[in-house]
Amino acid sequence: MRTLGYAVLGLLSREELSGYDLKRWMERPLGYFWSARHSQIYPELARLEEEGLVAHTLVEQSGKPDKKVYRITAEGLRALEDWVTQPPGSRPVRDELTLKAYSVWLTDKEKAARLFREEGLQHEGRLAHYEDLRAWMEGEHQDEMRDPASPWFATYATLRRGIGYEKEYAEWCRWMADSMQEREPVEAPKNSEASGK
Amino acid sequence: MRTLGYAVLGLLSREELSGYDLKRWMERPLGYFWSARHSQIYPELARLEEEGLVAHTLVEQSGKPDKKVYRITAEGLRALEDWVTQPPGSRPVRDELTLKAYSVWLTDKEKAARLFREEGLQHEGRLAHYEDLRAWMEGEHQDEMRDPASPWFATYATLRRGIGYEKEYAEWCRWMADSMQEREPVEAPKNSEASGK
DNA sequence: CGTCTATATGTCAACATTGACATAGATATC
DNA sequence: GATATCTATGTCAATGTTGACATATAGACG
Repeated sequence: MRTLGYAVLGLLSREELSGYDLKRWMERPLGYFWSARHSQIYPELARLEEEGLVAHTLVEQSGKPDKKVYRITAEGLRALEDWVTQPPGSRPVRDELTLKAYSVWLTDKEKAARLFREEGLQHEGRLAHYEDLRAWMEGEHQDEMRDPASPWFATYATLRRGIGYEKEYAEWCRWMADSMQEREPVEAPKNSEASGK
Repeated sequence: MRTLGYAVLGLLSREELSGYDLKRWMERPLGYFWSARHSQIYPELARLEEEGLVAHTLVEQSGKPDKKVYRITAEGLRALEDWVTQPPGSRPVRDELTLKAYSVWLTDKEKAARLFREEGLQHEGRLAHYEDLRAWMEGEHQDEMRDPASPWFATYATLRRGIGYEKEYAEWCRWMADSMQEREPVEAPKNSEASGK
C-alpha cells in the first residue's frame, strides 16, 4: 500500500478526523516528516474506505459546511501495526541545497555565503520551534512522553528526530557560509596567491 | 528548469561524460544527495541539448558500443552558475522511518527495537563509508578541498553534509531502539521521576 | 554453446505529487 | 454591499519518478 495511506491511518489511530483536519495535520506537525495536499488526501480516504481500513460518518454542522468524520477500522489498525515494524523501502535522497553546494566552486563566494547564511537561519528557526514544542511537552506530558506505549512518546520521538536534523543542518550551513566568506588563508600562503584581501 | 537538469550540468561542468557515465554518478557519489535512473537521464540530456545547454560528440569504441559524450556549453555554464546561488524551492520532507516512529506506540516493543537497531546499522555503514572517503580526500586532496574555488571543496562540502546527516540519524536510531527495549524503569517509579542521570 | 555481466542508449505505462480549478456556507472587515 | 478568510470537499491536467521492456556489442565463466 501507499505510504500516504499509512500516514492517514497513523493520524486516525489517535483520533477521528475529517479530510480537512487531516489536511491541516499534514501541513503542521505531521508535515514535518510526511506531507500531502488535500488533493491527495481526499482520494486516499476514498481508497482506504473502499479497502475497509477506514469508515466515515456524515456530521452536520451549523455555521460551517457539513463534514465527513473518518475513523480507523479494526482491519485498518491491524494493517498499520503490521506496517510499522516492516523495514521502510529505501527512498532516494533529494536535497537541492546539497546539490547546489556541489557546484558552489563555480560561483561568487559572497553570494554563496549569503545563500547558506540565509538557509541556515531557516533551519535555526525550525529548530527553535521544535525546542519550544519539546519544552511544552516536558511541561504537559512528562510522563506519557517517556512511555513507549503512549502516542506522546511517538510524537516526542519524531520531535527529537526533527531537532537533531535541523541542528545538524543549521551547523552545516554555518560552516558553509563561513568557508565561503573566509579571507585568504592567513597562516598558510598556499604558494603564490600572495597576501590576502 | 528541472532540478535534474542542474544535477546533470553540475557533473558536466567538471568533466565530459556519456549518458551511461552520468547514470553511474547518479548512483554513487552524486546519488547520495540527488539520484536519477537512466530512464530520466537520457531524455533530460536530449532536452538540455535542445535548449543549447549541452552538446555531444559521437565517440566510436571498439570492444564496447559507441557512445555520445556530452559537454556543457558556455550557456549551460551560465545557467548553472545562476542557479547555484538562488534559494532552493522548498521540497516537502518525506521520511518513512520517522513516519513509522509516529505510530510506534501501537506495536510490539521488541520488533520495533529490532527495526531501529537494523536501520541504525545501515546509517552507521554509510557513515563509515563517508569517513573513508573523507580520509582519502585528506590524503590526496588536502589543499584543493580547502579552496572554495576548487571542485574538491564542493565535493568535500557534500561529504561533510552526508557525515553529519548519517551520524545524527544513526544516533537517533540507537536512542529509539534503546527506548523501546528499556526494561521497566528501574530507578524511577514513573510518577515521581526524581533523580536525574 | 548458453548464460551472465558490463557497456551503451533508448521508450513507455503506471504511479506519486503538485497546482490550479471548482463549488459552497458562514463570518469578519472595509 | 464587496471582499477576504476559514471551513469543507472534491476533480483534473501536468510534471516528476520508477520499473519494466527493448536492443546491441563484447568479454567472462561454465
